[in-house]
Amino acid sequence: MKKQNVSDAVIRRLPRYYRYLHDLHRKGIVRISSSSLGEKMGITASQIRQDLSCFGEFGQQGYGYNVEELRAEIGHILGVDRQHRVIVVGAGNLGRALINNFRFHDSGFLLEAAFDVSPNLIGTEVGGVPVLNMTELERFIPEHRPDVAVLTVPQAVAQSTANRLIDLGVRGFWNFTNVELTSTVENVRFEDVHFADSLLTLSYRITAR
Amino acid sequence: MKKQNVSDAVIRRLPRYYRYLHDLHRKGIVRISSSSLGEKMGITASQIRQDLSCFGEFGQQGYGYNVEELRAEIGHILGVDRQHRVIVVGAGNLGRALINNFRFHDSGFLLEAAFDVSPNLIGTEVGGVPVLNMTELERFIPEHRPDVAVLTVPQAVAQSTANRLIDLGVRGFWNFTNVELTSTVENVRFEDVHFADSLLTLSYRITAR
DNA sequence: TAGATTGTTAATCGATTAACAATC
DNA sequence: TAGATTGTTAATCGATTAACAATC
Repeated sequence: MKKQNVSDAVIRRLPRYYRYLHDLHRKGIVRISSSSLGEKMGITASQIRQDLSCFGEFGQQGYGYNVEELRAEIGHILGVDRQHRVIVVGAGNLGRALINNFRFHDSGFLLEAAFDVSPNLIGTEVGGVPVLNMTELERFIPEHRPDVAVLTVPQAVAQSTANRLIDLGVRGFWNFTNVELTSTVENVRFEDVHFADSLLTLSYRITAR
Repeated sequence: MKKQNVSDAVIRRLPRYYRYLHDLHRKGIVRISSSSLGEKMGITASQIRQDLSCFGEFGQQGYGYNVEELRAEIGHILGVDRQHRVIVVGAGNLGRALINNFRFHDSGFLLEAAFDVSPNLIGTEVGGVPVLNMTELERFIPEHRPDVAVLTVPQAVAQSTANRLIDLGVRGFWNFTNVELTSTVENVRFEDVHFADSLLTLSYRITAR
């Protein structure tokens, strides 16, 4: 690790590098140069080398990069080898769809439990994950110390639920509520998935003018 | 409409402006200045004025902006008043979760039908939307001319399904497959929702180093 | 060794912020 | 009218691209 302040633009490109390197590795490709990777990804070789230089020196002059080695390095930078623990808070349609479909493990996350208020759901299992009563949060979190909460609760309780989780020690939020959350507590991180914003940018681009 | 080339950075901020103005309007606020809006949103007044100037002149010196008027203008720029038609292709967990939870109407979209290959799903309704056989696409699309397809099919058939829809005339794709789609056909637009990329950026930011 | 390709420094480009005349 | 705030031009900042010495 080299740089202190890596820009958000660089960070947001890392997962894409990780994905491409993963695919190349699966295809059995052993080495790649920044120029051929750039061609595949539709970006410049300069950008790739500049981005990587934020974190260290991973290549070799005259050779390029070892695909599996670079994939592992970027995975390490992203923290996929940390076995972060995650819980799903709100086991409605969206929460259950994520549990059933999203491969948390592939991103290095260990999904430990889901929480809901609905008596119909409490006590059941979704995709092998137990759904617990929301009232259990106060017991569960100090015991299991999850790193991230997937927030899939109704908008009306989004901020109050986040506050409750922050008080209990959760610092990472994967926020699907479409509410912009805030906190004054240090080191709390919100990653928002704003479906509506995403669809509206598509709407803009297909709108004839 | 003024500018030809509005940068992606500006376009991606528009939905957020739209959201904030919507909230202000709901709260009964009639006028707002760029500086007080900027303060609320955590951005500079300059940026707001610069962004808006890409599309026209919506304010008044000494007064600021009429909230409802500006909201409507940005809505128009984004195309929410176009009643774009949308179909969901792939009615698995994620497709059904979107149909049940996502307010397509609030973004100006009219959800017309869902499609799947599963006999268990074909013929049923999800959230008031009929689930049709994928084989019906060839009949349905020329007839209803949907503007956007929500792509929630398995990764293995993502590109081939996209190609099929493009051949039938679909030009907008809200892509949840985590596969990067391509097309040589003009005016085809892909808006990717990369869950894994999003979670990995969160992983990066909570990883102690 | 010769060719290829890195990591890094310098140049360019674009986006954000500041300043201010115009004017409601 | 005086104060406030716009739209726009200029200045600054940061990110991307180009160039190249170092070296495998």
